[in-house]
Amino acid sequence: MPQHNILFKGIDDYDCNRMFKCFNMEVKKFRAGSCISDYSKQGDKIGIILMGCADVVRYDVNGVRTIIETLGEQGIFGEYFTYPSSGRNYVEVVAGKDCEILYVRRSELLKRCENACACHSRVVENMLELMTEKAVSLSERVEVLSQRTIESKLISFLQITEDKTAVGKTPQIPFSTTVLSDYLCVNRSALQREIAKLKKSGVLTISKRKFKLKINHENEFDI
Amino acid sequence: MPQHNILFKGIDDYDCNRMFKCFNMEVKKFRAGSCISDYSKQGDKIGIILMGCADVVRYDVNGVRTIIETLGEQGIFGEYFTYPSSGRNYVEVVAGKDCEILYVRRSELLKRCENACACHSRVVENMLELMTEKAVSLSERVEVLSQRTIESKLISFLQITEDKTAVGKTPQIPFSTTVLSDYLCVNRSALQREIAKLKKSGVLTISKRKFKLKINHENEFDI
DNA sequence: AAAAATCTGTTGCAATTGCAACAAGGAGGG
DNA sequence: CCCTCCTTGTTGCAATTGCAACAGATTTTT
Repeated sequence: MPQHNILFKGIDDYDCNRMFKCFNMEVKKFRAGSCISDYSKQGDKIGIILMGCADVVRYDVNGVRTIIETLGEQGIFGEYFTYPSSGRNYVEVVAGKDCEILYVRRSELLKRCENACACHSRVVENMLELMTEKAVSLSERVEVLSQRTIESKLISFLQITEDKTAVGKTPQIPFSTTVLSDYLCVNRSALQREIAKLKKSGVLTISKRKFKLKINHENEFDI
Repeated sequence: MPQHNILFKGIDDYDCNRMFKCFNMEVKKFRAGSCISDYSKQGDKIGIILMGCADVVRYDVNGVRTIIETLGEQGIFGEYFTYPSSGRNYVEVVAGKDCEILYVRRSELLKRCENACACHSRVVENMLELMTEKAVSLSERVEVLSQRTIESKLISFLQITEDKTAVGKTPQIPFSTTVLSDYLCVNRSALQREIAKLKKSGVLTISKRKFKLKINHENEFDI
């Protein structure tokens, strides 16, 4: 039932089906690793991840890969957001696991429906929630990338990851080190070197992908 | 009339006044250079810039300044978005020009009004538009910061600036070089060096803050 | 179980970037 | 007009980061 999705939260079956058609939505399935969208002729189409996860990835002319964004369930993407892939680089969205994606045009969502049904405004509310989540996760991205050194990029990322971990659970890096370097936008072996340093100095403990941070609380602002 | 603002677009005066109270909104004015908000006890309060502009700025323990975000009219900010200033750094929003700010709590905007008035859903629509703009501008920010070298950060920033410039007008850097370095998250003199290189190689022409880019179109992907 | 592919971890060397210091060029105020 | 403050522009040197290459570990495929 693709109609039961995050965008239709709080709306009953009848209205869901009606709006699914009214908005010209479509749901598509993708295998892990396949390309959900290359940002060439998408226009104002917005993708919403109903199931699975995906990465927004950029390749530059030298083949350097950058993970611009990671999207989980309820993540949204589209050419409208991501800066258009210029001639100098190529952007695509790649499924991390098997995916189910809901596509809808931005213009459809915003059109003033002649019926002015209550459920339409509920859809807009839901969309606002998704968009807010996107803004928050992009802000986190900026927080990490705005750090000046590999060490602080890494620590910043690990702290955010820690904060998101449910209490009682051990925080876990969601990437391989190789992919992490593409996410932090730094060279892999330089990242490896920094990890080794932090381990040696006792700040960081890692086994597999599970980790623990011991932050030095000297030199802090008073809160 | 603080009631006539971007959040109330498409809503008549009577309803504006009603909702302004109903949502517990407030409008405050600030002088250029003053601090609009330090992210300490803001909770879920959202600020919307009605007039003026502002920067979201972070200072780390060493006093290094980073411009996390620049906000123009219709820009929104709040602790909810920006990653909380940890003990290791201090985040504040500083007015660039004299400002008029509308404050409203997120929880107020999302509450289901017993009156279920049509104008409420229009406010949500307007908020979605503002939030989408924020997501877009954060995406641009990620585009710039995800570049691996100072040169590509700079070029990426200049291209985006060019794209936003109205046809016929000469693109213009909205910062001093010093501030630009805080925005690109790089050392000032290193940035200066890169600018000099680009000038010398003929790629970049600058006089004052007006500039022109001549991009080398070899080695590009086919589009 | 063997082979292939991918990821981890290290290192020497090169390139880039940061830092500090200083000279020179405005902008604004008394 | 002179003084002060701030920004621009430059440079030598130090620190960080990127690159390439390789060995070993781990995972996936056949």
